Amino acid sequence: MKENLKNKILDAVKFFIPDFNGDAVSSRLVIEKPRLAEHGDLTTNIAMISAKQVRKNPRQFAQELIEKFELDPNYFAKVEIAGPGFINFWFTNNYFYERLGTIIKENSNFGRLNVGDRKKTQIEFVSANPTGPLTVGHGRGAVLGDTIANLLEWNGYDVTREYYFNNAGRQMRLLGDSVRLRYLELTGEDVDFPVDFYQGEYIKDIAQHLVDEFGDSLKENQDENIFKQRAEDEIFDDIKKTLQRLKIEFEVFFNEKSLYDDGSIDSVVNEFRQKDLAYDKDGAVWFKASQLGGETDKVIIKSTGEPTYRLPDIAYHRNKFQRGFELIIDLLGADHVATYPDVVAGLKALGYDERKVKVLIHQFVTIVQNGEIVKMSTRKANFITLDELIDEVGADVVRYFFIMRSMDSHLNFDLKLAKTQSDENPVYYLQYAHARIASIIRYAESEGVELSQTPKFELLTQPEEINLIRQLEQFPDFVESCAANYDPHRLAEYLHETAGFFHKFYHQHRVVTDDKQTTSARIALCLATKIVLKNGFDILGITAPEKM
RNA sequence: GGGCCCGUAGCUCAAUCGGAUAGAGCAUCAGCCUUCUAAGCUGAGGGUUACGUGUUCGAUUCACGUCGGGCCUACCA
Repeated sequence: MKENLKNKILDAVKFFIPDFNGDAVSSRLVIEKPRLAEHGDLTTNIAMISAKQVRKNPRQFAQELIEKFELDPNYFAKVEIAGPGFINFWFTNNYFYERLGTIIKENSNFGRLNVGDRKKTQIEFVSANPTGPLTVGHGRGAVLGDTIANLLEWNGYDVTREYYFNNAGRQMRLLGDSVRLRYLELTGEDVDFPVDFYQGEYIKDIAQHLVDEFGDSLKENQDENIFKQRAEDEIFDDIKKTLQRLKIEFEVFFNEKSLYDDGSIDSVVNEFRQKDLAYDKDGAVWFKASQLGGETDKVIIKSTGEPTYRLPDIAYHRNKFQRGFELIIDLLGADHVATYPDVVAGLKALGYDERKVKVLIHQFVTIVQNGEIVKMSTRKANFITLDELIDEVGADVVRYFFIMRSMDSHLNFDLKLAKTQSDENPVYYLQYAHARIASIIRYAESEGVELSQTPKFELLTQPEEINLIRQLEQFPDFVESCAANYDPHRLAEYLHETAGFFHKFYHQHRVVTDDKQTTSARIALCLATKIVLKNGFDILGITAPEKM
């Protein structure tokens, strides 16, 4: 409908400005739902942005434009000029009734779109190394990433969720050593546990498992790998379990090590050398980032012979391109902001279209406990694990909490509030609307209400009814724009509003009455609301309870 | 020093990539259940959108500056 209207508007404008380029002003041309209902169902600023070109005042030009519009009276009830020159449009009820029918007909597919055109898309998120349980901070990335993936799937993208990890390197060695020391401790040795080792209780648990299985027979074992491997296995297992509790599943776990094994790392360095983008200095290999817009050149291989993180990151991203992904999304925490410019520069240097890489940065989660900010570190083990959080408030609340805010904003997570007031969490407001509808439908069935195949929608004329339909009808618009902007929080907000419109309708009007026709129409409206809520919950990854 | 993000009601956050009267939740106060779920609804109070300048029909939004907070700024990942 919006597209249709846009074309009609552009046609009208072209009558006055023949060379008017819709694309050139598309950034300024807005057709949208006004904030206030009294300003209609759709509004456009076309008269204001183009008035200068025709040397007319906006209101007058708006009037002339309106006279050129050829609007279908079946769908448009009224057009009005308002304020400085807005043109406001009102839909007919008939339009809303048609949309209501569409919602019910499309059911669980209502809101699914094809704008992605099956484009091969990869989204990488979480990507925490297996050195400890996932923290609340990881949780934000996990939930955002999965929800964005869901949104893209609803838009018709072919999405692969991927988790990148590194099980080599210093941190992992430290992890293995930490387990070994705890193991020795448990087998009766006198151990001085260094402060910079992993302090968490989970290290002791892993050590205990080794004691249970092997007794003290590993004491003399010189193969330190046993401890590291065991730690990695157990921790990864836990991470996957935690993610599963949030209904997050990755299609691919990508091990950084494979990039060394298959020669990808070397080949990147060689290509850089060939293109004269790498050079040796002080025993290290440097990447000429400064030549590609970076601030300074960066080390890619240390003088010890070990690559820095940049090199495998570049190789990994090249691998993504080689696998044929056309849209590559990286969701990173704010602590990684500095890393991606080098990666992007590297890819560009290798001849890839860096515009296909979309880097999303989410800000940190600050944990507030007893009014104080808790500094978190995996090694110091003073973090709140994601698992503990799920234990406290449940998976639905965790998911909703992490998507209800823009990823640009720093998230303050007040633990006390989350625990003691979880019953007042906004997610219940949404779910309650769904459960309430389910209950009404159960009641209707128990009363023997027969649902008409062709409800008389035209009986829905009350403001609360029309407002609700108007809201429901826009669901696909939100699915599309939230995906286009990688911005799931607005969908959460939309659903919150939708629940509100339903609650208002419910309080004003009885659904099941003696009037069979009206009952049938209102049940249909309830069903449509339930469909939109359910589809929205699916995208957000929260459950749609039939009872609460 | 430089880069990124943020600053909006007592608190936590919105405001559909420049729109019309800046909105929700929590907290406070006052109302609404013998009828389909009161985890709900209705109403009240609460704001110089950190501050200043600029851009224009129009600024919470954009540009520049100041102040304040977070993160980054490794031959750590």
